[in-house]
Parts: sequence; C-alpha cells; structure tokens
Amino acid sequence: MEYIGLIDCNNFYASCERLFNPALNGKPVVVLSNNDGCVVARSNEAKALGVPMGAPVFKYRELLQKHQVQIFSSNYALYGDLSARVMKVIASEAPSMEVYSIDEAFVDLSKVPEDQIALFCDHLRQKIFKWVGIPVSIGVGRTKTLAKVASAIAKKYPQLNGVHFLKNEALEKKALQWLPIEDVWGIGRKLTKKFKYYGVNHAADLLQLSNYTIRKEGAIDSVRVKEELMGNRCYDIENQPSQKKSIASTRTFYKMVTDKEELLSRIADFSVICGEKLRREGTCAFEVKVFIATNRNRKDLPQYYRSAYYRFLSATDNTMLISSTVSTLIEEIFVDGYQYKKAGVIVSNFVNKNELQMDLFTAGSPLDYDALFKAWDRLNETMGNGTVRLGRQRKHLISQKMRSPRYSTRWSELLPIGTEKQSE
DNA sequence: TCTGGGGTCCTAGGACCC
DNA sequence: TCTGGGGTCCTAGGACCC
Repeated sequence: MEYIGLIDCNNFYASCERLFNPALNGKPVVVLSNNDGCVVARSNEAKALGVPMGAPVFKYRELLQKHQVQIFSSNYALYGDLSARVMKVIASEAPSMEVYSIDEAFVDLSKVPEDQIALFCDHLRQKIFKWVGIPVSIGVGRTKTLAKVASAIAKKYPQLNGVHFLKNEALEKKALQWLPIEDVWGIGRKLTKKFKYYGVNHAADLLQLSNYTIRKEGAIDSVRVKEELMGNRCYDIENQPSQKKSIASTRTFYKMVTDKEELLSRIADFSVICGEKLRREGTCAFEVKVFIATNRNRKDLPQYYRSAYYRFLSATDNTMLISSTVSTLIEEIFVDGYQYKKAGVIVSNFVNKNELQMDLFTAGSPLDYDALFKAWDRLNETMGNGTVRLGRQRKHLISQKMRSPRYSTRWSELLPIGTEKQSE
C-alpha cells in the first residue's frame, strides 16, 4: 500500500507570532487581515473563546478585550520566511513533496516501509519543531483527502502527539464516521447544505450517496471527493509548482472612496504590483482585467460592481503599459456617486518571457524595457518599496497598527538578545 | 466607522460556425 | 413565407481552497 502524508502547521500565523514572543504562549492570540478588518488566524485559546474564522473585528471587540486576546496585524514577511524554512526541512526528509499552501505540504511516503511510517512522521515533526520552532500535525492516508482527514484527527486529539496514520480499514471507517461533512476537504458551505438534505452528516454518509445523485446536485468535484475517501486516488502529488494562470492584486479600502482621481491612484498601486509579480515569475500577460465594487455589507447604500478587461496584441510585463491600460478601462466603468470599497487588477493568459512572439504593430518590444525594469525592481528591493513609482501613485496608508517586527527579514528589526542591559 | 487576499476549477449560456 | 441541428469556443459567475 502506498501512502500520502499531509504536514500542516498548527495555527500557523499565531505560531509565528509566538516564536519570537514566547510570552504569548498559553494566551489567546489572533492575527488580522490586511486592514485589520477581520480575524484570519487564531490560537487554540482564541478558538476556545468562540472567535470564528473570518470574524469582523468590530463585532468581536468586546470579547477580545474581555479576555485580553493578543491581537496582531498580519506580518507576511515573517510568515513567508518561516514557511520557507518549514518547507526546506520537509524537503530534506521527503524529497517528493508538494507545497500546497503557506502552511501545508503533501509528501509521498511510498518509499517509506509501512511499519516505519509512524516513526518517520514523528521524527519529521520533531525536526521541524527543533529546527524552525513551528508545531505541526501530520496525517497519513491512502489519498490526499484521507491524509487531510487524518490530520484533522491529529489536531483534535492531543494524546496522538500530532500524528495520525489511517493504516487500515477499521481506522479509516472510524475516521469517516467521526468527521462532519462540512469539514471534508472540498465540501464547502453550499454543498454541505445540499448533502445534509440527503441525510449526509458525516464523511462516511457521503459514500452511501450514488454518483448519479451527487452529479445531479451539480457537484462533480464531490464524486472525486467520495472516490478519494474510499481510497481511490484522484489527485496526485504535484512535485513541481505549476505555472500560475492568473496574478491578482486587490484590496478592500480602509475608507470608502468616491473620488475618481483617488481611485485611479489606488488602482495604479495594483497595476504596479502585478507588473512586479509578472517580472518575478518571468512571465508576460496577454490580458488585464480591473474591477471596482461598493461595500456589499452595507445594505443601506446603493450597490455597484463592474469589471472590464483588455487584451494586448503581444504579452507584456510593462508596468506603465498595464497601468495606462487599466486607467483607460476605469474611465469606461467608473460611475460617479457610488462609494467604492474594493478594487483590483488581475492579469492572465501568460507566456514565458523567453518564448515571446514579437508583433509588428506595437512600437517597442517588451524586451526594450528590460533594463528599465531591472533597475526599477532592484531599487525598490534594496531601498524599500515605493522608491520608484508611477506619478499616479500616492503614499497610501493601510491600517496595520499591530504588526510585529519583521524579525527574520530586516536587519533593523532583529530580535535583540544578550546579557547586557539595553540602553535607552 | 470598521467585514482579507490570492488562487483554481467547473458550468451554463451566448456567440458563432457550417 | 418558411426559419434546423450539432458543434466549438468563450466568458461570467459560482463554488471551493488556504
């Protein structure tokens, strides 16, 4: 039998904050989204207080204060760096792996003898904790979906010491009878509702539903989920990262925007970010799309959403071209009088930069700009973001009042240690 | 007053072709 | 005046993930 393991960092962002600030151990910790708008990560203690994932901060302020929950703005420089370290340790033990998200990785365990899998997982878990300091859970099963099930159990029951191995049918069966249908990987809110109508309350119940019924409910993906739960592999480990199909930069604004010029300047930021991401990936885009939207949660205000896109004759990673195209599109879709809350730029339809086809009609090939953007990217990298920027961009304040220091990626923010007293 | 951001895949329906 | 049927491609929107 061949097995797949899922390594999953426990409460990843909260654990990252704790790593550099051990005083937080045992205390409830939450990490907030971009504008400090809602909760995106919670320590076990915070979960126990009943703070849900995605909770809007303003609705939970009282609860957070009452229990002295430690609140942090998100610090992606720190989380990204620690994630890379965790992945490196995993790769050192399990060369055939797939980085699935910032805090999860699948590993191929087909080369590990079955009777040593539990030992292997235990060793890996300890090594990650010792080398990086992040606690993880590991689930093992015959498929990715079963590995996910196992890791949910490993997290739930501390007496398992962070590892659960579905090594026989009896354990699989027990696991599927235990796992609520809404916690199955690939079954979200809408599908849960549909399946519950058929009396499906746990993962095991899904196996009783015919493929015909599942399809009839328009849930072709769930047929695969069911197969995977039965031990039939539908998803393999993807060893190399696949090429991205789209790159986006979108934001919810701290305050609603009514002025077109202000909106244009905000959106210029997004175009610039997309350009930088494209160049980092070594790819060029044929298509750019922009959208603007009002606040959906404000039922009392008039609503508006529109998007527009443009297809280039030849693919590009030129920030200026993307930005001016986007500005033209905004002129088409902007309507005065609405309070805009969210906007974004999305580029797609990529070709590798070294496979670019030149077209005869556009003046200047993308390669003509190479030197300019190399300098642009280098300056921003070494001297700080925004050192080089478009005239249209302004300095925008994003609310991040409670961000911890970037301990591991900025010299100036290193954690001071030592026996001498810090001078003022 | 304050409700994340960045992705993927699937489907229905329109446009278009012969 | 009559006004088919089958196919493909594309896009918007929905559902899901972390």
